[in-house]
Amino acid sequence: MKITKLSNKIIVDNPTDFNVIQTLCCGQIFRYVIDGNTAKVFSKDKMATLSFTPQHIEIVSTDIDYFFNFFDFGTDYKQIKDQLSTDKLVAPAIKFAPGIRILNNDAYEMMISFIISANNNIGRIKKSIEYLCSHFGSNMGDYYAFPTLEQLKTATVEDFKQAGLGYRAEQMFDTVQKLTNEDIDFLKQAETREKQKKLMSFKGIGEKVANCIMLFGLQVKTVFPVDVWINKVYNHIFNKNETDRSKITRELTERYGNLSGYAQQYFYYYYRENKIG
DNA sequence: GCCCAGGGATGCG
DNA sequence: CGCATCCATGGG
Repeated sequence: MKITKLSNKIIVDNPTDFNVIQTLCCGQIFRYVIDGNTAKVFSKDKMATLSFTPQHIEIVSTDIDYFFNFFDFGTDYKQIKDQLSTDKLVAPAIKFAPGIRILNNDAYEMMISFIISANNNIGRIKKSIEYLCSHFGSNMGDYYAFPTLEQLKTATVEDFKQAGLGYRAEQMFDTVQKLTNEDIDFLKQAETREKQKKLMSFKGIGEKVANCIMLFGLQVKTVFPVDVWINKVYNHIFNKNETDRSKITRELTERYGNLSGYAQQYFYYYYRENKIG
């Protein structure tokens, strides 16, 4: 794989460690549109347009530096995959989707997005986020930006219900009203344990959602989010009937250590795409 | 009509 | 602490 960063685009040749579909469809991002061999990806108020074939990928944006980091091009995934492939359980998942990368998305956007994700499905999560963007975010011409914290603070509980948040509307309102930019700055520099503690002090954020926010928005790879699907797969693999997700989280985090986040994504996509569990 | 979705809050012992 | 119950909503 060869990555070339130009002033107005990024070119990836022989993309052995990057597949657009796999990276966008593994549940880590909700704002994207795939249309044939092109895709649009949104983060904060920014957009990138990707065109891809099996041999060649081009990423065009007005903020190349942002998306170079966003797609995690500073990380060597070959080394991560080699190391993880020694594990019997993850090896087939890596073979199935060797082009997954973990995005470096915006912390605040991940907080709002994953509060919505709780006990919800991806289709509805996307719709709710789109609603918030189009009703509270800035008009960027051909798309809407994710609403800033200041913009989202103008939303009422009724607005969040209109967005389809259901019973999460009150939680979201409470969290948005209490959240400050200082909180987000704190999250970015705090120790992992302090990040989790701080995140879970907000309504609508429990262990799993906090782990997702850390993994996708705060560059913490030592966490292993356990959702209903991972729970099913765990029971399937180990022939158990475990319902305590904290216990599963502890077990899998211990097993995969500082590569937990990567392992979880390969795991999640593979078993979900193949409907195992 | 039931079951499920990238779970969390609350109350109870 | 562990555990049970409830929580809106749309799609299968």
